[in-house]
Amino acid sequence: MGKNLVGNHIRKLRFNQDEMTQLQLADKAGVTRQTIVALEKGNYSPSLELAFRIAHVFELPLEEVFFYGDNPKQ
Amino acid sequence: MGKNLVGNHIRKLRFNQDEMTQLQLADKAGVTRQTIVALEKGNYSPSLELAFRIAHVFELPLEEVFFYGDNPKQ
DNA sequence: TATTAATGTAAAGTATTATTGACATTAAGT
DNA sequence: ACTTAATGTCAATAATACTTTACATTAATA
Repeated sequence: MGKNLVGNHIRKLRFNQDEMTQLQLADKAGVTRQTIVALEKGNYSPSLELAFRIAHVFELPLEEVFFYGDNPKQ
Repeated sequence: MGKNLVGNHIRKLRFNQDEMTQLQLADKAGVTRQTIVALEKGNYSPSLELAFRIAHVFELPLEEVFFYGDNPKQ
């Protein structure tokens, strides 16, 4: 569906929260490290299901991890 | 990624809010009617991007339209 | 009863997301 | 210098989301 309009704070959260590595996050979210890399780079937006799982790893509401457009919640 | 673990309140919201038809919602969200049908039926979960767009049509936070697992927010 | 709008269903094709495997780079520690 | 952990990247494939087209059913209304 065209270019990616969804942004995220994954990288920031990995460091802020727990010093979690890409691999640790990938494991907890049930995906491969490559998927985390691609998401951090903004290559594409995840499925809704994966977005929920990642938000759950960070124990945050989905919309504090992912945002639509170029207006992160803050 | 296996079976669909994401649920939604799309059908309910279409009626509660505006008596919006599947086609109207589809147009506003920028997808085809078949996509709305499939989502209402729970055939699959949308991309995160589409989830944001649908939530935006209803003027609701994403997590009031979509939920993970079988625990809708209420 | 003919028409129209809304909905359901199905199959084939395209686009996007995610995996797998492999190799390169950087920084830290021994 | 060597090793190891973390990250970046690339290409091929698999899996899933979405489109397109087409036809069926139901309910409302002229």
